[in-house]
This record gives sequence, structure tokens and C-alpha cells, in this order.
Amino acid sequence: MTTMKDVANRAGVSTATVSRVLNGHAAPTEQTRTRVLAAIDELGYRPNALARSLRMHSTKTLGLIVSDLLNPFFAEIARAVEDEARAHGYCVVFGNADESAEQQATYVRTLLDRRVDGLLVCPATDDGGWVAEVTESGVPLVLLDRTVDGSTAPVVRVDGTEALRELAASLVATGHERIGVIAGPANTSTGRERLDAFSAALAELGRRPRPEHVLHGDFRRASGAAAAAALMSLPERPSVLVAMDNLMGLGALEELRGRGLVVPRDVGLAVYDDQPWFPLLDPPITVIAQPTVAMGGAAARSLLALIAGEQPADVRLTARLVSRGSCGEAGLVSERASSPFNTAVRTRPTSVSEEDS
Amino acid sequence: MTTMKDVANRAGVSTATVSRVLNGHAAPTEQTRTRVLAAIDELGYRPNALARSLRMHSTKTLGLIVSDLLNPFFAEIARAVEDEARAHGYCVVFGNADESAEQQATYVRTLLDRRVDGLLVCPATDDGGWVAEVTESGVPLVLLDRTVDGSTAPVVRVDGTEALRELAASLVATGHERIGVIAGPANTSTGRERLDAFSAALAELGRRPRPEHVLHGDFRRASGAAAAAALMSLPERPSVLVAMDNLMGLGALEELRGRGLVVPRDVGLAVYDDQPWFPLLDPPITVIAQPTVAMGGAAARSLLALIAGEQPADVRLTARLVSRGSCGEAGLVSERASSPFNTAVRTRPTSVSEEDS
DNA sequence: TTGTAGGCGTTATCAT
DNA sequence: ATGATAACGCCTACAA
Repeated sequence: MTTMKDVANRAGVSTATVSRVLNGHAAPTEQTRTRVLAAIDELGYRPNALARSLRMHSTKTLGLIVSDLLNPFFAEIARAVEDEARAHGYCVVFGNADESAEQQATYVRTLLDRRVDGLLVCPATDDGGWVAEVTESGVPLVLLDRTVDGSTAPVVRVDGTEALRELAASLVATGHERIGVIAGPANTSTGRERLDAFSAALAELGRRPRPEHVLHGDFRRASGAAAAAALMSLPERPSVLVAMDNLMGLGALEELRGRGLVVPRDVGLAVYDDQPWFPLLDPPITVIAQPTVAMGGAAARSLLALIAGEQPADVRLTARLVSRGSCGEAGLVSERASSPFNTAVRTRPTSVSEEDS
Repeated sequence: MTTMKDVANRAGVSTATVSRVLNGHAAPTEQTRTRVLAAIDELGYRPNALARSLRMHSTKTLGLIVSDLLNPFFAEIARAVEDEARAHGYCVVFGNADESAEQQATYVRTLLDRRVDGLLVCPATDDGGWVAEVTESGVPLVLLDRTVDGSTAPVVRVDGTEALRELAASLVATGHERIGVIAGPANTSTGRERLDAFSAALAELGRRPRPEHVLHGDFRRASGAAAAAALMSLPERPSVLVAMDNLMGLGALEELRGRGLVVPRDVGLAVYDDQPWFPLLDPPITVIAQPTVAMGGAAARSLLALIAGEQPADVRLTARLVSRGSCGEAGLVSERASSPFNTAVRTRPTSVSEEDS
């Protein structure tokens, strides 16, 4: 590799001057400037970011740990974070915790060791053992989507209470008596909050679900299928299923399909987290949509603010019910409004060209 | 931050000794070893990976640049790469080119500057201007999914020729006369190869598609919709559409649905790239499935081999037709076999627990 | 305006 | 077995 010294020699100056030219610092004559630039060009010199970071105590890098990269919900968030970060001259390195607390802790340490300037974490579980390490290291931390025990870090999250209340009301109005819930893990804040909010909403309507109709999955596909299987094997099976995550919703759908059960005739289904393909199913799936892009953007901005020494407030976005009929409900709420909600802004135009050969 | 010097002071030894203990090097007495370890523990010392990398000329980090993180195809690949890398003690930093050549070039430079030990790239376009930079830097490079002009780097790709031939035969056998193709960009190897292979297969059967029935999209959702719209507006519209990518397939589906066209009654549809939700549609979508997990794993292994000084051969995996009836074809090929094909191996068990409160 | 020198936190080569 | 000491490649007072 060619280093700054090589450039200095080639240009007949000292490394200090090269550095100054590189960083647009004061002083260098237009003449030496061009000489240095020429040398850099001829040698194809690229500064060593490691050395620079070591010296500068800054890597211009954000660390992002998602609970599961395969979950499109997190993939979208990751993309939004990256967009925002890049716009501010930061680069993002990802870690995939795969819904595992240990793997998450490992990644936290790895990223801390690499001296990221800030850490964005979608916590896998409530366990906040790793938070202490981050605090000690002094690296700014922002929590995304889920909270964690014993942390005072800023949080960017989604409030689904109102949407779940609307869903509960809609289900009751539709005449559902037995409501099955495929909840998230009890050791995640989102897992608990969604279930609690939904249960509370039902209770207000005098319909608390039976205990055996509430199962906890792990936010992944297979657990959704297993829960659906269990629920539909009950003597008094639910008339509608509410899956608290898109992956568990997918699993539940697969299971229902496998059992030859027709939605919503045999059993209704609603899912938390919208996905582009939900409207394509027959019937289209009723969902609670979350503003993923806004979440990622807000989280990145909060972290950047923290790095800049500010004290960003928690951000609380709100989810929205998109009623599409998969619970047998009557009126479809305007579907038109749902598309822009979760659509990332694309700057480059989409091209379609005819084959000309 | 606490540094090695702090630990050395605390333990009453030199930094050299601390370093030796840390790296399990020869020499330290069991006594000093425990003293050092204790100091490390008490101080909560964590080595600075930047400094270490600067000194060691190795970051134990792989760079992965995907063309579009939002495409589940690449998300799965990314996950597989990361799994394999971690198993070998490497960490992966991602870059999202977003199907843009410039952004990709930017990321290549960024990762090179950070001195990754190896680079894995899913090229956005044929343009290989960036390859020279990588070559000069001496950083090992492996190409994934797509090839690039003027590169001699090892490539891990998928051969869809046979699957496309089977698809062509199936469509012809089903009686399709007018076959519409939503091809990928002409400036990507996969875009061209899939179209070429499919066209050739049709030609063998005496059915070359009309030029106006072949449109090029950009591997993203909106372009699939636009292409489908254009094709279905033609006076002699196709009786079946073949989308050469899952995102364009999604867009096409949305467009067809929006126009009130029923698959396969009004128009058939086949898609390149399987996704978990394709079997859930009515009818289930006929696809050409790619072994994404195997691709990611193979690519990571090739890169690791390259880093180790070996000379890995190109890897060519094969895609498979999964016929589900969305083209109006009669016999459904065994669906059973399709699931395991693209399923990532999960080591931790899936848990489903009953609500006990 | 430019050069010299010291240090960022490690590891490795010498001595001791 | 352990301790100085010199890099690794860069930035930045301080001097000139």
C-alpha cells in the first residue's frame, strides 16, 4: 500500500503538508497543493482510515444491531438508517443478532472494540446486561423498536395502542367471540406491549380472551406456524387469529393453508406489521402498519444528535390499522392511503425500456 | 477509555506482557498471567481493534456490498455470508449499493479505506471501473451473483439455463402463444443471461417472443409494475408474463391485480426467485428458485480461501423450476421438495409457550 | 507557508 | 520470563 510518506516524497514535501492538503487545512500554497494532489493521483494514494481513526478518536461509523436481518421490517429500518447516516457522512456497519441475546452481546462488544462513533440497537430481549458495557465505553447509544431493562438511552419506538384498540373494536363488531393471539416473546417490550394493549382494548369491550387462546412465539416464522397449529387444534378453536409480527403471521398463514382452512371463512387473521404482499392475498390481510422508514430515519438522527452532544428526546411514532377484510369485517378502510405510508423514497427514476434487438 | 498501559500499571508489568497474555503468547508465568487478567477484569479493559489492526495489517473483517438490501434475495445472501464469516472469526460490514453503480463505487472505496481483509460484491452493473481500485489495493475480491466487465476475480453464481428451459417447455406445452418477458437490466449479467437463456429455450421450441413483448426493468418493484402495465396495454397482449426477479414479479402482480386481471385466467405469471409468500397466493406462483443460502456460504468460503492464499475456483450453483400452476400449467411438480431448498438452517429451537398469566 | 516531532494503542524484535 | 523500543499511518502543536 502506498502511504502518506510516499506521496510526500513524490511531491517533495513533508507528510504534514500532504495531510494539510488532504484535510483542506490552512496554509498550503496553490502551487504545492497541486503538486501534492498530482502525486496523490499518480500514486493512487488512499488514506488509511484505521490510522486516521486511531489518531482522531472518531471513525465516522455508526453501528447498527438488528434483531433479525431476514425480517423485512428490520431490513427496511436498516436501509433507512443507512440512508440517513450516509447523508451525514457516516457509514453504517451492521450486526445481525438473529433474535439471540448472546449473539447480540457479542456484536455490541465487537462494534465497541472497533470504536464506532455511536450504536443503534434493536434489542433482542429485555436483558440489558450489555448496556453497562456501552455506557462505560462512553459510546452514544440509541434503542430502536424495543426497550431494554435498566437503560436511560433515548428510544425510538412505535405506539400501536390506538391501532390495536381499533382492531379489537372491529373484531368485536364483526362478531368474533373467540379471539386467538399469537403474541411475541414475553421477554421483549414489543411482545408484551402489543399483547397488553390488545388485551386491554378487548377488556374494555368486555371480551378478555381465554388464557389458552394466547400463545407466545419468538417473532419468527416457524413459531407462528406452531402457534397456529396449536390454536386450531383446540376443542374450542378461535374464530380469528391475531399475529403480532409479520413473520409469525406468515407462518400462521402457511399453517392455516396447510390445514385447508380458508380465511376468513374458517378463521380470520390479522397481522401486526404490513408487508407489500399482504394486499395480494385472497382475501387481502388486515394489518397494523408501522412507519419503518420514519423509524430508521428518526433513530439515526437521534444518534447523530447524541454524538453531537445534544440530548435528543425519545421518539414515539404511531402504528395504523389497515382493514382489508381478512377478519371477515365489512367495510374496507381506504386502501389508497396505505401505500405511501411505508414506501421508501426513491430518488433515481424507474426505467422500463423496450428490447431493441 | 482504559488502555493497555493502564492495565500494565495496575498489574505492575509492562505493556508487552499484557499483550502477550492477551494473545496467549509464549512465556508469561502463571502468576503474572493471573495478575494481568485480574487487572483487565477490574479495569474493564477492552483492546482497541483499530490500533491492533493498524499494527497487524488485518482487520478480521469482510466487506459485503449488496445491490439492494430491500430485496429479500440479497438479505438472505447477506445472512448466509455473515453466518459463514462469523464461524471463521470474521465480522462482516455491509454496504447497500441500492442498484446504483456510483453508490457501489463509493462503498468499495470506503471499505477499502477501512482495510477490510476481503471484499464480496454483488455488482450493481457490468461497469467494472471499481475493480481496478480493488486490484491495486491488493484486497482479495469475490463476485457474487453477477459478473462484471474485465474482472478475473472468482465468481459465485447461479445457472438458471436448465430451469428456464423447463419453464419455456412448460409454457409452450400449456399452449401459450404470446409470452411476455419482464427482463432485468441489460447492463447486468443476470439480466442478460436469464433473458438469453429463456429466449434460446423458446427458440429451440420454435417460439421466439416478439420484440415488443420483451421489456427491461431494473430489478425493482416499480419497474415490474410499469412493465406489466405496458405489456397488458398492448393490442395483442401476452398470455403469460415471466418476471426475471422477485421484486419485479411483485410489482407485476400488483399491477395485474390493480387492473382486475385474474391469474392465470386472464394472464399467466412466472417469477425468477422464490419467496415464502409465493405459495400463499391464489394461485400459487410458479417460480425458479435459487439456492441463496448456499450462494452466500460458498461466496464467503471462496473469499476466506482467497485470503488464506489459495486460489478458489468459480462456483456455479443451479436454479430449479418450481411449477405451481400460475401459468395455467396442469401438473404441479412436487411442492414438498421446494421448502428445504431455500430454508436457512436455524440452530436454536423455535419456542411456543402458552400464556400463563 | 512548511517541516519536525510526538503520540493515538497495539504488537514484535531485541535485549536482559 | 520480562522490559524497553520501534514501528503501523496518520494528525497537529510547535518551530522555523
